[in-house]
Amino acid sequence: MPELPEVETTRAGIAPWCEGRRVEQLIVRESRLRWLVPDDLPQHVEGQRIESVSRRGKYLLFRVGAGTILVHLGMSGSLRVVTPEEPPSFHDHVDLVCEGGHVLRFNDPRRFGCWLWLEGDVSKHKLLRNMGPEPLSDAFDGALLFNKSRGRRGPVKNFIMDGKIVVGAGNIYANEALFAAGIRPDRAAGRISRERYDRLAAEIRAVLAAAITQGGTTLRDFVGGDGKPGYFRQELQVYGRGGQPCRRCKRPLKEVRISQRSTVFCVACQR
DNA sequence: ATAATCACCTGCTCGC
DNA sequence: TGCGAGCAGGTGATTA
Repeated sequence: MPELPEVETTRAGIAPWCEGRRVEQLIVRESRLRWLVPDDLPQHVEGQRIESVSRRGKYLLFRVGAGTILVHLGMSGSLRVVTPEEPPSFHDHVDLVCEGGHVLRFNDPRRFGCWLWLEGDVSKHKLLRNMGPEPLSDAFDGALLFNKSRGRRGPVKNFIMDGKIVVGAGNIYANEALFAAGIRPDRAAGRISRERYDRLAAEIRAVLAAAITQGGTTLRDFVGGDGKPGYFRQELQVYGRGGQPCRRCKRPLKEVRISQRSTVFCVACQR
């Protein structure tokens, strides 16, 4: 479900309710997520203060006690703030009960998300150490995309969705950024010019930033930390619009499948 | 090293 | 109305 803008929306929505507070209790109702929630997670965090809530790519990091809780929302996860009186419902797998009367509640029907306990240098952890730069940081630009793409023959869409190259662009925003940059998603990554990569990097940055401003994209069930949906859906130019007229040239958008992922583009506007 | 596919899981929509 | 097929916002592991 969530790409970078949805995770960032979640982070911003929950941080004011838990940063600086103590963890009263960690309740795990279903530990069978993508990886088993470690049995000792509650004992590591209960009674400890949440120092910060940050994000790396699509991972959320809760600095607490002697380590870090690493949370991923997977495809269908959401994390929101509820009151302790609100009874848990179906697929509410984890509660992080904070002092002060608020609960972070993790819901994830498909259970592709995770809750892991990390100690030591988080950036050296297996899941984080090979990640590319944050798309909204100075480390990300057209030069990086150009340099890393030389010799690559796979589609540029896969290339920009590869977290080792740059984090945060999932299927929705990869489609959108390629449309904005006027680049066909099936073009070989290694055969795109430096100038076009400058444009693409700028468009990836712009579409993610705009989506964050709108609170993310809600397709069916995404809600931010405040339980509200995102409003970027109405801004989508191509994703989910196969067969419908291109908003720029009015020709019908083409929908194809690249590496099993739905891919929508305009054959006239994207080359 | 790169590229494609598989796997994990539930829920929803579609066509018959 | 029921049922199987296919698809969904991610990504690590496996296979060529």
